[in-house]
Amino acid sequence: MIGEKFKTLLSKNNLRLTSERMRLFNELKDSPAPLTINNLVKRTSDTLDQSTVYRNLDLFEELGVTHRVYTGWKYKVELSDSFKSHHHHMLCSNCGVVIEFHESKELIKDLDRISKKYSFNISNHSLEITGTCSNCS
Amino acid sequence: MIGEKFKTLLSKNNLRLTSERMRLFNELKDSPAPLTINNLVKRTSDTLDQSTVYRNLDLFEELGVTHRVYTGWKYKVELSDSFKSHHHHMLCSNCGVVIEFHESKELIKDLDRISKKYSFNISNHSLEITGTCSNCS
DNA sequence: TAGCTTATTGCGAAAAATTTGCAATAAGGA
DNA sequence: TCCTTATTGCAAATTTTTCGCAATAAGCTA
Repeated sequence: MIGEKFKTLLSKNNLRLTSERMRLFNELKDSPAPLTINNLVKRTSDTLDQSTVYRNLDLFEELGVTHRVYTGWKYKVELSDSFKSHHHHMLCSNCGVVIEFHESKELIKDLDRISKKYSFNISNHSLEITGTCSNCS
Repeated sequence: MIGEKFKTLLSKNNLRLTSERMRLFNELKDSPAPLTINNLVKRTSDTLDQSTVYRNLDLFEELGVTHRVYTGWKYKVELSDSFKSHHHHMLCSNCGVVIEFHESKELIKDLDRISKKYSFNISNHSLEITGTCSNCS
């Protein structure tokens, strides 16, 4: 169960599992596409204060629960690889649809090559594509 | 000359070449790494008003003169491929250094494959890597 | 289960970032 | 050099994000 992992992570760090955190986590989990902070503030405004949203998003990021992706004009937040399988995005600049796709072995190899070439220890990477989807072009 | 291209682009769109725009463009051109909007506001505050910076960065983006890259916590602005050769970034999460690198043929092939698979017409892509640089690890 | 400790929340307000209206200025074509 | 109008600076409004603090509630302990 994905929620269990979240709960464990919190307690391991002496952090409390509050209904607010659960709400935010679920909001992210249930979203088919990354959300802006503003999206999250609005979606939860019935029960959560904006400061709670901000504080917890910072926390989530620190804990590695979420990461920010930059699709389009503003960055957005989504669950990170530990909670959702690693993937990348294609953003249609016409209709705004976001398509997720998984990376190829070739890309992984390529990253490995780059890592060696620059003696750079890669911990994370993001690949974001923009263009027009099949419907729009 | 790279500046010429910029000038031509402006006049083609019935936009005027002002000293403020030139200043902003040069600030971007001369920077070895992408800049945050705030960086630009501060760097030019001796002669440019913040609203001028914001308005022109929007314009630059629309014209395709710049694009936003997401390295680290906030997004940054840099000249786009037409004005600076296409490249990607590695950000050291320890010391903050940004290393540029050029993409491989393999990556291009891979993008092409993805494009076909999803019938997605790719106009742009970004690959951002984080980790630790050779000095820090 | 009740009590205790303290992490977390909501609230209100402050600070920072971004946008806007408008009069004054200056780019660039005639 | 003149004229038209895009662009700027200024000041103020909005929007976004942060912060201090008292009230609340999570979760450990007895």
